[in-house]
Amino acid sequence: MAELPVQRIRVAVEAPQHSGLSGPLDYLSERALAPGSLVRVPLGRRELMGIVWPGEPDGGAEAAALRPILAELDGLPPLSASWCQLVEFAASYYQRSIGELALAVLPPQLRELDNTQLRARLKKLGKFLASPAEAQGSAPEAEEAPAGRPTLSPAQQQVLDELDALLDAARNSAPAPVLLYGITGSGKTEVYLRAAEHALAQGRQVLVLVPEINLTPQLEARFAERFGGSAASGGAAHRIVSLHSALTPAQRLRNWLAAHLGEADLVLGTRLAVFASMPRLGLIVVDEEHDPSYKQQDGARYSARDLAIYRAHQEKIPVILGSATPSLESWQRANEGRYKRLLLPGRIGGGALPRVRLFDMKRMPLSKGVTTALTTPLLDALRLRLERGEQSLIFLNRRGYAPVLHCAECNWKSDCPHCSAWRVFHKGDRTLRCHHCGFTERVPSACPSCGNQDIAPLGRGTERLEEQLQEQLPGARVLRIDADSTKHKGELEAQLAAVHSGEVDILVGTQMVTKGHDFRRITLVAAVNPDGALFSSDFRAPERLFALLMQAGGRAGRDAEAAARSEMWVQTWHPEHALYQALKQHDFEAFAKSQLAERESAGLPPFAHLALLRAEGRTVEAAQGFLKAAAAFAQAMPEAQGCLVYPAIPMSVARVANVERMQMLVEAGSRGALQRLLWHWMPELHALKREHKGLLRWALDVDPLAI
DNA sequence: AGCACGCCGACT
DNA sequence: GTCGGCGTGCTC
Repeated sequence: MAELPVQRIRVAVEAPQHSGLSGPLDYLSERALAPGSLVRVPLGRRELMGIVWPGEPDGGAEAAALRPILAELDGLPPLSASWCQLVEFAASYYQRSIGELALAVLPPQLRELDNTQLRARLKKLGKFLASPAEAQGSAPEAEEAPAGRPTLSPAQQQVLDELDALLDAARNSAPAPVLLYGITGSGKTEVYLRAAEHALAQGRQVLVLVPEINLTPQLEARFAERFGGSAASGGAAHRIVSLHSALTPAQRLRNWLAAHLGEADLVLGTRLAVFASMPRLGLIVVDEEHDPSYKQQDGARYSARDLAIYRAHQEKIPVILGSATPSLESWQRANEGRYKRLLLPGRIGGGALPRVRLFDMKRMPLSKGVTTALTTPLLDALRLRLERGEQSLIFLNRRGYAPVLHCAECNWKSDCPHCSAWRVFHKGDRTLRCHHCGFTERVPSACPSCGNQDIAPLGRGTERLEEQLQEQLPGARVLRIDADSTKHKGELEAQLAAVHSGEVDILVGTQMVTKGHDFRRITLVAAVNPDGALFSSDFRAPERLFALLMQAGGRAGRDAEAAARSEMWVQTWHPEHALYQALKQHDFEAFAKSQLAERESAGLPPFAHLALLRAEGRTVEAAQGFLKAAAAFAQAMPEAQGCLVYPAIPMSVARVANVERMQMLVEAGSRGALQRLLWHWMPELHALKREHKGLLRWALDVDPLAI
């Protein structure tokens, strides 16, 4: 037998960008290995999982220095070339190493397996797949009996026809991304379902992305009901799996394997699912595409929505972005004709949107002893709902009892010793809690500074609002839902069930309650203090506020019969503000137009492209010194032509857990210009870190959401 | 990132 | 005497 030459194999291993091992590494193997295969390789004294990466070995290292591949995980089909391409694109776009990103988006448990363990998992998966779909718990049971396929509204039919036409026209090229624009209750989900049916009927897999899985149980239930194998689905049962971080490691691996092996037809998941390996992928749906949680906020800061668009383009498959309040990025691309905008006007069943009423706080009589949040007209409106047996939702985006405790005598305030932020007063457990670093103390009975007994809460959070409602409306059943009331497993579900079953008259909550849930009996939604976002230094704050208020308003009047008398109240000191005026008319388009005009004249996204360099140091000087050196270097780079580096500024909460945080914005006219700058800048940033001793860490955020 | 090596301060 | 602090350097 002829001796086979030992060959170089390119392997992506989990080594971060700044380790000097930026690209895939070369190893030796006696046999050829298919790109996308999982292998175990030595790295230093460690032994890691790696992925045989497509492309030529770079030959950078001396052949004599190469080490052999230890083992191949041979029970799995290799990851596809297009999966590798997606990862490679994401790594380069968000400035991370290929291996770091590739391994980070695989199920954590897969990294630990050897061939024996893998075979055991696959065997278990086989059993799981053989069991009836209903018993798998991969999706919640539908609440109502399966209703089969509802008749499409003319608008839905038209949207689907246009979708068909789009796919026909695309043929061998990538169809344009579809922006499905329709208000809450307009029937977007049914469009997703029909599009999914279409793809499944052609033997393809479907990927559905949702912002947060526990906030969208209804969407999950709709898919499970339609495709989960019940008689009503009318055809072959399809396998649905979910992928999100709340799964146990074993479930996550199992579901990932089911997708990778092509056994799962539908994958429903959060942003991490955009990297699911799906060999037969035929459709991607991104629900609530504007939602900020599609942007990963640490590690590789990728946007799952943007990557979904890339992936669909690369695989030449349709992608549907759905929203009642699209991101201005997507809206602008639709304006430019790069996305196909499809509209679902009105609500299914002709239900009206709640009437929006703006209450000018400047004209409100201030009644003694009652804080201004619960105005007399609002209390009257709540009483009216109580009499009618209807529910109300009060939205206040601030948890806790009061954002700060204050001593009238010496002006002491409940600041956090470790952060530049106030500690929030939580009355329920009598604590002062820092929402940034978690530092918690029992609330003092007297002022810690001067001993004065008379320390008072300033401002209000959901806890206080709940208490005041109970005082003002004795007998009303008030329930608060926020991160504090739902921190234990199952509490959110239990509280939502209480609302659905009518055990609650008034629901108080943070933005948590504005997402996803259909509350059939709510006829009044009130935002008591939303003005903060109007004057935020973050240019995206108005966009988020508008989406939040539209979404909150959408909670009311889902029941057509109640819709006519449903109202959304906004208590504001600025009723004349364009945002509220647009909200009053339910006019997203007018809002988007005015915002886009502002963005264009200010040179902000989507008309410019941003990256944010953040630095954390023991001292302000350390963080600032690093950013200043980085800026000086960038300004001298020829590749920075046409890019603007802004001065470093402290982050809005400048100090967290005794770490000083600064940030610096980089603006470019095009993606290409920004990428060029970043590619030449990054190596220097790694080098600079060594020179700035007090610098703890730095991070680059490409296309940052919040600035 | 891990994980070594390496060179200085307070403990059984 | 050594245990351990984290600075510096390396990994195909």
